[in-house]
Parts: sequence; C-alpha cells; structure tokens
Amino acid sequence: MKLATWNVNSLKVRLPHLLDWLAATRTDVVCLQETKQEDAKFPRAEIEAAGYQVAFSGQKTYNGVAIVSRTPLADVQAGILGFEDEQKRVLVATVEGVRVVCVYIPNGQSLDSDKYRYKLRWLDALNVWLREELTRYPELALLGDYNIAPQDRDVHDPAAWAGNVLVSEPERAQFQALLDMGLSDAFRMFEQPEKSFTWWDYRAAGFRRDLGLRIDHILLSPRLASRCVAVDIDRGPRKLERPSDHTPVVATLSSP
DNA sequence: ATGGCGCGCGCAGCGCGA
Repeated sequence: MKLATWNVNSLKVRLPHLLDWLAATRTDVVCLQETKQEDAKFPRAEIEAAGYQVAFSGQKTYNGVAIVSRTPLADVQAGILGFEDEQKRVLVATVEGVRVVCVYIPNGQSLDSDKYRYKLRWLDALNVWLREELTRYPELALLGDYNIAPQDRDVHDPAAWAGNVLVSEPERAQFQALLDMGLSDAFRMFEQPEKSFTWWDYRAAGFRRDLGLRIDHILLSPRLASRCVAVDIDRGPRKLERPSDHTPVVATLSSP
C-alpha cells in the first residue's frame, strides 16, 4: 500500500499533474492540501474517472483538504473534533483499516502574528483529539503539510531561518509532542540523503538552487510503522511546468 | 534574498503562502 501526501497549491491548476502522477505511480492513497476549492466546484468526476474515490473539505481561495483513494473511504469526518475552526484544514477517513488523517497545519506567518498564536492553539487541539483517535484506531497515519521543519537538517540554511516560523522552538516542541504520543516520523526510519526537502520557494530559483525545507510529513502509529518498508520524497512533480511549490512524500506499507 | 513567484479573486493590485 502506497500512502502519500502532497500540497498541490490549487487543485484546479494541478489536477493534470495529480492525475498523471497517480497513473504513473499507482499510489493507493494520497492526502491533498491547499485545494483552494469550495466543495461544489471540486473535480470529483475527473478523479473518479481515473479509478479513484475521493473525500474533500474545501473553501474558496484558501486551505482545503482531500483524500484520494483506490479503495473505499469510510467514516469520513472533517475538522478537529471539539475545535471550532472555519478554516478547512483537516479530513479523516478509514481506508483498508487504516485511519488516514490529512492535515494542513497553519503556516503562522511570523512569530509575532496572531496567525502564529492560532497555529499553536491549533496544534494543541490536534494533539488532544489525536490522542483520543489513536486509542480508537491503533492503525493511524497522520499525513500532510505540517508547516514545521522538525530539525536543522530539514532546513537548507538553519542560520538564515533562525527566528522564523516553521523552525521555532514551540513549533518543534509540538512536533515532538506528536512523536511522544507514539507516532514515528516515517521518513527518518530509513537512511535518507542529506538535504531532503519537500518544499522550495518559487522565488529566487529556490528549487534549482535546492533552497528547501522538509515540512511535509508522514507520521505512523506503532502498528503501521512496523509495516512501513520505505519512505521517499518524489521530486518529479516539482520539475514540471507550473509545479506546486511542494512535492509528494510517499510511504510504502507491507500487507498486514 | 526578506524582493524576486504563483495562487485566487477579478480585472488592479492585494493578501497570502513558507
């Protein structure tokens, strides 16, 4: 089972990339972020015609998440249970016994911003809800754009990023809190190349110069971590014409 | 590098992303 996450930065623009990528990689489940489309305009028919099912929770202009799966999606729920939030950032569904949690964690903008305080409150709520969800679903995968680079090795230039959102200590502590509840950063379970990034700034030729960050992650519960045989960043889509600024991360799980 | 790009909205130029 191939389980992936990809911030597409507008599904309207990136739908051809998504369909080509699914056909080429035969990915079983992909969590999408920043679809930027209200549900009435979601391209459900195109995705279904490609042989996939899809659940989505979107809004105009900003945010928006979706889960695309070759096999049926059950018990779909949008949002963090018990946390009021107008922003569409969370979608959860069960696929082949796996509780798939798709998240678009807030960016935070800057350390002195209200958006940063929202990000930390949001992460608190996610933590509380996930602990409950984990007890109910021992096979749980948390995939998405975390907007957190967990360690300095996940940052092309840690000195330049010091004091910025995505690398601040409180955010990294929140990421660590997810690991402390028993989840594993699946990417780091394996030997990986140095400078492994999932996002590169559109500006200043960020991708060509490899000025990136690793901020898209797949966290796995112990039961799923024991089934995980590989995790890879697929830089292919980032090389296409009009790419998303993020590229997919893919985990391969062996059969239960 | 703190601009530079790309997106949505909507038809100019701004807010936002990371």
